[in-house]
Amino acid sequence: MTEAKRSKGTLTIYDVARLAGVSIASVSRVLNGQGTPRPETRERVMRAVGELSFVPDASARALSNGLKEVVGVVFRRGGEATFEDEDESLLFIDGINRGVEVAAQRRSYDVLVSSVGVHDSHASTRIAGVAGKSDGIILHDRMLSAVGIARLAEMIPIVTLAGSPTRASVNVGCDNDSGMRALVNHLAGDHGYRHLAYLSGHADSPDNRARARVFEAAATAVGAQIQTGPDWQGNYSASGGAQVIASLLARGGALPRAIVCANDQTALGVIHALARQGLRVPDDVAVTGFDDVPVARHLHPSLTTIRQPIEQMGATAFEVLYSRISGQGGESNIVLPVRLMLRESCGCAPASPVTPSLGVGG
Amino acid sequence: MTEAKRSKGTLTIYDVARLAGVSIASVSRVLNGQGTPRPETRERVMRAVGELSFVPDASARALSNGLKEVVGVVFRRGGEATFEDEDESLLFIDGINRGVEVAAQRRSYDVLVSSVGVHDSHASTRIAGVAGKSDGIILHDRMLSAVGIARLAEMIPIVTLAGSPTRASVNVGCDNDSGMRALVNHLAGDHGYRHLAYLSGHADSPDNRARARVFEAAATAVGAQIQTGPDWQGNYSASGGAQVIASLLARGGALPRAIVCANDQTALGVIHALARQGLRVPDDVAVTGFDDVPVARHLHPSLTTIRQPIEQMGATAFEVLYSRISGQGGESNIVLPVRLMLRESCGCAPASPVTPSLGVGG
DNA sequence: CGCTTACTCGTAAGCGCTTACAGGGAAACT
DNA sequence: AGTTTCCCTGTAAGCGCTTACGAGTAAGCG
Repeated sequence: MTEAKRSKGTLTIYDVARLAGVSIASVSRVLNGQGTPRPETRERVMRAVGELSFVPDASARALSNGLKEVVGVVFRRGGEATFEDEDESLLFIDGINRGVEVAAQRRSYDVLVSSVGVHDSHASTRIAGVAGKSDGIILHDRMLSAVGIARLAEMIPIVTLAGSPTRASVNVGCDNDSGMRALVNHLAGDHGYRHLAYLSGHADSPDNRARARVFEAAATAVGAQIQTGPDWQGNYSASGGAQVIASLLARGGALPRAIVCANDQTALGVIHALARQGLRVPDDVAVTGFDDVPVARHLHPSLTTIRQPIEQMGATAFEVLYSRISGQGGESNIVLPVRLMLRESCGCAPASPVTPSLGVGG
Repeated sequence: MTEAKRSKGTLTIYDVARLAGVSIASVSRVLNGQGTPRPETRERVMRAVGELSFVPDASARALSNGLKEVVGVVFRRGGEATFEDEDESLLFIDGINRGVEVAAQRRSYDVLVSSVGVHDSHASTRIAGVAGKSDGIILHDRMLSAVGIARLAEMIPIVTLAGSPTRASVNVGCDNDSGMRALVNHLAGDHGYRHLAYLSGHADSPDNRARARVFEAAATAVGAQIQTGPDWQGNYSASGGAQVIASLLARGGALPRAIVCANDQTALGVIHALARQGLRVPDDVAVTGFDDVPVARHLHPSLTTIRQPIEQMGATAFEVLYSRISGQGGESNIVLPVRLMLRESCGCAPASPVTPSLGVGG
C-alpha cells in the first residue's frame, strides 16, 4: 500500500493514473483493452489497479459510452404481502430468470430484477424505473398491454415472454399447441380416458388461453367429453388448484377421469387436495401438469407434464434482447419446442425414459 | 406528439426542458421533488414528461449524486452447465432473493443478481463487476473467504447471509442452534428414536457446520446413537441426498431410525430414494428437513422441517445493507428465529383434512 | 544523416443529470 | 414609491469515465 486510500473518497481512475504515473486515458485503455498500450504501461496500470483494488464505476462508464450492460427483468409476484402459497408460482419464473442471468453473464451483462405486486397498478412506473437503469427489458407474462408494450418498445428494446410480438418487440414462448395436443392425445388416446377437464390458469395469460383452446379442440377431436369454465379456474397456483377440487367435491360434483392442469403448481395443489379426500392418483383420477418444474419428478406420484425448456427460454430471451441492443434485427416471435414427460400421475407405469420413478407405496 | 422523437437519439432532460419552456434545472427539481417549483412550472414539466414518455437515465443520475439505488446479490449456482437436480437447490436462494427485492422496492432500490458457477474461480472478478454497478452487496453463503470479505468491505458495504460477521460486514442468519435442538429433541424425545443420522450439506457452509455441531451435541445429550461423517455428505442437493441413501443401501449398511437432513432439498432426495427401495417414511425411517421451502408441505409424506423466515431474511439483509449505505451503523450479526414445523415425515399424525390452508403446519 | 511512417500517450471534450449560486420579480415593509 | 425579502428560476460546474485528436518519440528508409 504505497498510499492508503480513504475508503470513503471513492477511488477513481485518477488515483490509479497517479499511482501508475500515466494518464487517465492510458488507464482506461488498459482496462478496456482498447488501443495498444506498451507492455510496460499495461503492467504499471495493472499493478496500480491491484494495489488499490480499483473497481471502475459502472455509471460513469455507462454515461460515457451509452451502455449500461444491464438488462431488466420484470414479473408479477403473487400478492402484496407475501402470501405463502402464491410464492410457489414463482418457481417457473425463477427458472427463467436464472436462464436469463446465465446467458447475460456470457456477455458480461448483469440482470436487474423487479417484481410487481399482482394488484399493483404502478406496473408502468416500476417498469420505467427499470428502463432507466438498463439497456433492454424482458417482460414476463401479463405485465403490460399490447399498446403499453408498443409504446415502451420505442424507447428501449423489449422482449416479452409468453406474450405476443408487436411491431417493435420480440416474443419468446413455447409450443403450447404441440404440448397440449400431445397431452390430450396421450390421455384420451393411449389411456382411453373419455372425460377430461382443463383446470385453467390466469384468464388473461396468452399461454393459458392457447392451452385452453387447444385442449378443447384436441379433446373434441377425439370425441372426449370435456369440462372447463368458471368452476375450473386455478390461477396457476397450488392453492387455486386445491380450491377447485375442494369445492367441486364439496358440492358433490362428479370428477372427470383426468384433470389437465394449466401448470405444475396447479397440479401439485390438485394432487394434494385429492389425496386429502382419499382419492388415488392416477387410479381414480389422472392429473397432468405443464412446465416440468424441477420438483415435478419428486412428487408422489411423479408428475406427467410437458417440459418447457425453462432456462433456455430465459437464455433465448436474453440473446434476442442482446442482439436488439446491439442494433441487430432478428425474428420477432420465437417458439421453443416442448416435450411430453410421461411419469406416473397420468397412469403410466413407474418407468420413464428420463427419470426412473419411485415405486408406488413400495 | 408535438415533436416526434428519433427513438435512437436518447431523450434527455434538455428535450423535456425545451418542450416545457423551462430550464433543465427546473425539470430536475420537479422530477425529484426538490425545491418549491411553482405549480404552473410543475404542471408544464409533467406534461412534457408525459408527452415524451421521458425516463431519466439512471447512470447519469448515479454519477451525479453518487447513488445508484441498486444493490447486488451474488450467489453460487449448481454447475456450469445447468444440471437438472442441482437447480432445485436454488429454491431457498430464490426465496431470499425475493425478500431482498421486495424490501428494496420499498426504498425504490432495484436488485442486481449475479450467480457464480460452483467451480468458477472468478468469483471475485464477478463480485467486482457487481460492485461497480451497485451501492452495496449481499453475499450468499460460501462466496468469499473472511479476508476476501473484509477486503471488499472497505470498498463497498457488504452484508453476508448465513456467514459470519467481520469488522466491516454484517451477517444475517437464522437460529440454527434452536432449530436443530428442537428437531433432535422432537425426534429423540417425543418420538423416542434412539438412532439418528445427520445428512450434511456443504462442508464449508457455516450453516451446515452449526447444524452438524448442534446435532451431535443435542443427540449425545439425550443419549441417542448418531451417524455422520464422510458417508453422509449430501451437499444440500436432492441428488446428493438420494446418492447417500442409495450407496448406503447398496453396501448393505443399516439405516438409522431417523435422518436429519441439512436442508429440505436433501430430504426430498432422501425420501425419493427410500421410496424407491420400498422403504416407508416415516414408518421405517423418519426424515426431516431444514428451511421449509414452499414445496415441503406438498411432499408425500409432507415434510417435518425447521421453518426459516426465508423472505424475511432477504428483507432484513436489504434493510441492514440500506442503513449501511445511508451511513448508519447497526448490529453486525443478526440472528432470526426459526420454528419447528411438525408434519408427517417425522411420524407425527397427518393434520385433519378440513384445514383450509394447505399448510399442515405444527 | 534527414525525412517519412507508425506507435503510444496525454489533453480535453463531452455523456445526462444534480445542485450551489446568483439573478430577477413580486410581495412586504417603511 | 423605494427598499428589503423571499421565492423561483436559470446558469454553470462538476460526477468518473471513454475516446477523438494531435503531440511526441522511435523506427524505417533513401
